[in-house]
Amino acid sequence: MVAKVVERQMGVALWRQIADRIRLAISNGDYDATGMVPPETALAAEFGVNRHTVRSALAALAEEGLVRAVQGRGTMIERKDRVSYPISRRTRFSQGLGRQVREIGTKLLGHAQVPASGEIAAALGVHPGTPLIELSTVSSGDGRPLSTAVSYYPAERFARMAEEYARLGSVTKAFAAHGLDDYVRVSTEIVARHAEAEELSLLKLSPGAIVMETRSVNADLEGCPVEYSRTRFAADRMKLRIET
Amino acid sequence: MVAKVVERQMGVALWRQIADRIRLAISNGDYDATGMVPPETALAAEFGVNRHTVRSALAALAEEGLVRAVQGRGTMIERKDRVSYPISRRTRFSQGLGRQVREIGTKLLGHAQVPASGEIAAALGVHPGTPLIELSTVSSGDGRPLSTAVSYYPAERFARMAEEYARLGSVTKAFAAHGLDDYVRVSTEIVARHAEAEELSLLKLSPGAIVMETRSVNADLEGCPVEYSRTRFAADRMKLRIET
DNA sequence: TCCGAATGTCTATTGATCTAGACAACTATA
DNA sequence: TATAGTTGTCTAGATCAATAGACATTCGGA
Repeated sequence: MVAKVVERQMGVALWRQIADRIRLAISNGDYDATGMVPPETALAAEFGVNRHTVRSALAALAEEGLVRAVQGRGTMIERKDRVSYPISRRTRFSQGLGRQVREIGTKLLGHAQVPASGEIAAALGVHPGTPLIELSTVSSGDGRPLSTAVSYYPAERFARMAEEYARLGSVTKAFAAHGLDDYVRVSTEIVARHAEAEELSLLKLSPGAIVMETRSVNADLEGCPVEYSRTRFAADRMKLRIET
Repeated sequence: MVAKVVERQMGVALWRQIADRIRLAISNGDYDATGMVPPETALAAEFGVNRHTVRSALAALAEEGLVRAVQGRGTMIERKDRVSYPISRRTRFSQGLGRQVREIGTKLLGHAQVPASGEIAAALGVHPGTPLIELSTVSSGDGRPLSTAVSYYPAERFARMAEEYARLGSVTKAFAAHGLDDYVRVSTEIVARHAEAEELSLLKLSPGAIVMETRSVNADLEGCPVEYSRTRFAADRMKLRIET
């Protein structure tokens, strides 16, 4: 491999430059295959510096809590920088994550037909008791769980929602399969709290972890609500960006 | 003055941090009153470092060509970083410069009523010979000339253009005074060349300096052209940013 | 012409950064 | 249990960064 460029005598210490580069590589998911940073000797060769210089960089990252070195095994990635999730009028899960993750995984945990409860009925503009399709999903980026959601769709209009979502792996595509080509985000509310037991399990979090919960309504272009979602994001892996 | 914060032992040399701070201060126009950087001893006290450390920072800035030190006199500012001028469908001179300069100055050099020449007539969609108001202006940021323009407006529709511009100091406001509340940029062409004698004088440039010349057409919301402008920007003080 | 103010240059010292090498300690695997 | 691979620790030296002080040089104005 060609040695990567690091500036010398420019007033920025080599270990600082290398730490920044490794942090970026972790954030990019370059090391996701193993979940570990390459060995110190490999990094030293890659950057064209002494192994001790790489060790200074890794020590800085360990201080940040980003990696943890284990003697004899290697240096493991403890956490990646938060993935930014944009929320705008045209919020789309897959598109929003874009280049931040290489691979987006969606998993349908289960589905059911339920009558609309008061809160959900009001949000969707239907009478309480109206039949809704309920989907439970987990989404992950590069194999790491990012969010879990429970979503509701009017059963009459979107009868095959569960099957289409399971087949296509995307709400946008499942909507399209029902003849709905476009939709917009109408409202989003955000709260943050400690994760419950179910969320700890689904998102593979440690006890005491934080989730951000959004309750959102999407509507078709005529303004008719088509989806009510309660999404919980792993707060240590995601940040929400509101775009106005 | 309270000593400004510089980080120690964070992998970034003090002289580099101080050079960046001084560059920013120059760009902000903090030293425009004198056109000079404060004395080395003053800067050393301000940042709480040794004079030699400040000298390293100033040497880096001199290497960039941003400042020039003269023994016995002080360190003079050679140039400021370029002001970014955004060009989009809603290009507005004052708004575009925004926070980059503290004070925007506009000066009406002269005005006349002239018949439309071939090129300008075509751009404005009028017959050659149609009477136009011609305005010659110079705009400056924080007292430094940034651009000079010659603009043409249909005389029939914008009869009081010269007076309103002189009074209001803004094309947008002068349009509003004629009942035109909104307009959009239709086309922009950009060339770069050496400054002519007149431009050297107006923009206070040194012989051999470069100007960027834009020829632009603005139109009202019905698409009817309302302005043709030939603007020349001092290339060492401005950069154009095209926003699509 | 003299003097204050500013930059230019030099020496010396201290601490941070980087390199180099050697070896210990630990892990996983054959 | 070996062995390869990896991180941890130590010593030593070279270079860069920062401080400290002294003095020279140049400019502009009183």
